[in-house]
Amino acid sequence: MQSKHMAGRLPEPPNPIADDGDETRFCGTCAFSSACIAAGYDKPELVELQCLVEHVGPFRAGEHIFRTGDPFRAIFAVRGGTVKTRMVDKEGREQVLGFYLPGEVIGLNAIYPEHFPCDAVALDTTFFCRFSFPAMSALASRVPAVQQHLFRMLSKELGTASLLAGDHSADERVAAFLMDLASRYAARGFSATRFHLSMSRGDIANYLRLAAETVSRVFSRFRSQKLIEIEGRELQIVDPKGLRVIGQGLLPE
Amino acid sequence: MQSKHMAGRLPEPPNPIADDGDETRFCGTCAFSSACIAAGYDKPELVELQCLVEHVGPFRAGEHIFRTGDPFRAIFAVRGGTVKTRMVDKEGREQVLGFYLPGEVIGLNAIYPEHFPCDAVALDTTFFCRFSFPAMSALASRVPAVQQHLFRMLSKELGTASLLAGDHSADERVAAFLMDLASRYAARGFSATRFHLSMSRGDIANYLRLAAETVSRVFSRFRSQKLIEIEGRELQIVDPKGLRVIGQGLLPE
DNA sequence: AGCGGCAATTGATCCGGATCAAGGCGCGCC
DNA sequence: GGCGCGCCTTGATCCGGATCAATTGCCGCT
Repeated sequence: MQSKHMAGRLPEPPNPIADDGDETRFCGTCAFSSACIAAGYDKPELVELQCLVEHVGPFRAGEHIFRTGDPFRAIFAVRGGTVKTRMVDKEGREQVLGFYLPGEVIGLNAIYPEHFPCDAVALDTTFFCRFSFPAMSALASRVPAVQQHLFRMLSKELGTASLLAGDHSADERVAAFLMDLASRYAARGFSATRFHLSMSRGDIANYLRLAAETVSRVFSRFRSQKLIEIEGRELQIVDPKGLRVIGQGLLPE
Repeated sequence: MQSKHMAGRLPEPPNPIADDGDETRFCGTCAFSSACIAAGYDKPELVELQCLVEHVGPFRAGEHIFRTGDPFRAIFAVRGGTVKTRMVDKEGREQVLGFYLPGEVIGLNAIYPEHFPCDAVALDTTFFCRFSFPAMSALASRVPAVQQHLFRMLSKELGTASLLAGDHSADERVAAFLMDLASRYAARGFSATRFHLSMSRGDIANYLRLAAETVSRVFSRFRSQKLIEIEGRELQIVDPKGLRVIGQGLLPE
């Protein structure tokens, strides 16, 4: 049945990868933007921020940015592409901790243990800004804006961590997941109603603590209810209000 | 059957409330100890840390330390007693986010939103050290040890947040919960094998995303398997190895 | 084109834990 | 003391989602 849709597939969704060639445009979407830019390039202290940033990548889908146990030396801001973080227990079972979009930061949970407590795996072609953490925290001592930024990012991640904790139905989880992705894309200037799911159904299911089959079924049901349009990994949110109602209780307010 | 045990109830477990009258003993167990003490009282910068600390309490069981929406002005280190943090959604359903023992810190997740995103409720009689956050972060700019402490506490909490996320059986959750409590008591110098559960079965169940009946059943099963001894809220861990095996996959390593 | 592997979908069955229900126990209060 | 009210425990039933299983489509490979 789906083969008939080939010609009529959803017309090119915007590519959610920040333009690597346009420095300021990316930086406007980055978690560090207010430290890097808004605070002003002219302030002499911030020259150091430029110095301690290192552009790394590309990583191809499946490649590791860091691995569990690697010594912690830096945090990474996603410049382009999508990353998942995961833990693998000794029985080999994977546990997806989160997905990170352009402008978001990975590695903050390694500060305390001083080693990365999880893997970071590229889901597609990814690029990063690498911030040496010793240099960053030294800078934070001299520039309150940088320190405040770090505190806020850490605290923000504390809030999102408890989002998927509740005991909620599969429908609630999936709806909240989609609306969360939408708002994060919107926050970075991408479309909130049409985007590409870089992660597999299995990854989504694992992240939401569901079976892959359940995620598939919920997607099918949401489609038949005209809440979404989905084909493969191309998603369009048809009824954001409806999804928000379903996902409320998991979503902020 | 239990009434017969009244005379033979577990002999007085140590009271897990830091001695409020013994300043240095408590501080040795506190999350800020290395900033407050180890770094040395003699350093002039640290005099400020003494100044910005304010002792508050007591709060009685059921009283709020802060409420959702309160403006964020300070973080609190538990000096004595136990606290739960929780969110209440608009349908009135409670969601327990965590329990905090003497020496642990609450309020870190309010830095980013600048308002407390949850309630903090005393489970028994509690006392706190209140740290004004503006003063604290100003101090952090000048004293690297304080800054590092804040980073580490935030990062540490990020790690524990993902602990209860996995899809694990009721047995695994309960075993991991007990062993986590045990190690946290041990880290503060209390007995790791015998302590009082300040929270109700309902709170434990809510925190672990189980029904209260399930928690009760698991406790009963663990007792019949000689893993624990429990009577009301007095707990003794009889077979830590066994519990650890059950809870592994949720516990660090 | 033909093959093989992986992701996704869909159907059928099963099970762990939620829910409903019924006491027991402890404690504060009149 | 006697009563009422939470908290806890234990039993019976039910249901959402996991698991098992089969099919299809896509894509890379030769």
